[in-house]
Amino acid sequence: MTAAAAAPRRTRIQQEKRELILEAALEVFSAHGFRGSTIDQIAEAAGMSKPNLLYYFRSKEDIHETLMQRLLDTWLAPLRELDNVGDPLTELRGYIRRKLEMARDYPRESRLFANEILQGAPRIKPMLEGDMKDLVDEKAEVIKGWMRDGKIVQTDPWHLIFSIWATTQHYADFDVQVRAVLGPDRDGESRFEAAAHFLEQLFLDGLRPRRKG
Amino acid sequence: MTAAAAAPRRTRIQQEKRELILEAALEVFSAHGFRGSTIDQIAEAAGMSKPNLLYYFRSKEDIHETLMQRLLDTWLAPLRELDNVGDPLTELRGYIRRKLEMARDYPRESRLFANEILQGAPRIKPMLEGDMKDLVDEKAEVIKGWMRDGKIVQTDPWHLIFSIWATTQHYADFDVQVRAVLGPDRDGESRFEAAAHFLEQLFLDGLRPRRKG
DNA sequence: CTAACGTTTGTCCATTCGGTCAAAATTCGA
DNA sequence: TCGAATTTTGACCGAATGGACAAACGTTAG
Repeated sequence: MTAAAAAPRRTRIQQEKRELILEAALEVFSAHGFRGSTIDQIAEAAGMSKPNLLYYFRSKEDIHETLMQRLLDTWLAPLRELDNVGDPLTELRGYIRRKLEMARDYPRESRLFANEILQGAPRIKPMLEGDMKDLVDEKAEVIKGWMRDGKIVQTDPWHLIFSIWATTQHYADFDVQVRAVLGPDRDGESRFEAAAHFLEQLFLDGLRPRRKG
Repeated sequence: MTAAAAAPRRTRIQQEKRELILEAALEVFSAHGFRGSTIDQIAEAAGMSKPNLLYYFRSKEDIHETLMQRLLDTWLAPLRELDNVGDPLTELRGYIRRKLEMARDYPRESRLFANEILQGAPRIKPMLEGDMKDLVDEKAEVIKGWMRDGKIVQTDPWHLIFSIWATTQHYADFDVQVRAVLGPDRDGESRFEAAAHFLEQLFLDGLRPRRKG
């Protein structure tokens, strides 16, 4: 934890209203990006007037920053759970499933994050180079251990993590495209089941047919 | 090809200036998104005044639309090349490599596209549900044929295509994050070589160690 | 040379947007 | 209950932005 300013005292109303605003802001920011969103939109989504909203947050930037700070912890949680107990392939499969569930259950968070990265991560680059890099490096070491033990194939653990991020978050970030291509038939819940099954197969065994036995 | 308005006659200068503007707009839009970009920025990047730019394009929307229309063709070109001649695994490996090369050589195009999709594809949804879906469905059939022949493993061809898109475009769209995590050491050209090698391995054989022989 | 056409620019306008402020309304502790 | 603190709002401001327009400038065919 980096040094944080002492948490200011807040009344009950302040806490509730701030939560309300952050929820509304997540909705709006994730749909239109930072520059594409207006304080008025957020205020309306939160059911209050613009000046009222600005009573709880100093600025639009302030809302976004608060949102991003909370998000990063949640976002990296599945990776934090990846550890050395249990069978490596099972661990990885579990990680993939958790990430895919996050894409399904928290698509707004995924898109908010994707938006920020796409714009060059102007507001969270330090966090990426700090906490995130440290965590990924740590987990890469765990994976390297599995490779040395012959539990999984020898390959690059960093790119492995990237590929898990990419394939799972794709279903949140590129949702419109996925829907457009799959069409209205194969929609709904089954999409994620099919994705989960496919990804498991891909990551475990790839595409080349195996010899029987 | 859907019905297009008859191409207006243009002078030599008009053609050149329009190209100049589109190049500048690609730079600006891909970095800041549509709403995040201003006509002034584009005009400056193109080395002309705002009213001058608006002499060549009716509006900001007009520039963006023109850009997107051109982009989609280029973007789907690698998939169009995927066909039934040659060994299936070689074909797929070639497709992955071509897509990765596009992410490396045309990151701005990738990000422009990602931006549009992230915002819900307000301007190109019809194209996604039309041309793009048709092409993907067609190629999915090709892949299904390979599966029937036992050339590749039985799985979902649509999700396979998604996973190729996701993993390759990730290196363009999430470039900042990739750099942040890999750090300044493993940067430069080698990053893409490592990615190519990793993806080839992943898609062909997955992570589970193979029995020898 | 000059008239017609194509190109460029300075100026201006309406709207949107982030943010301020003072006053009104409400809540809450003593 | 009453006064202080908190919350809410209407009105307003300055800057940014997309775009219009007419006048000026350049080019070229006859």
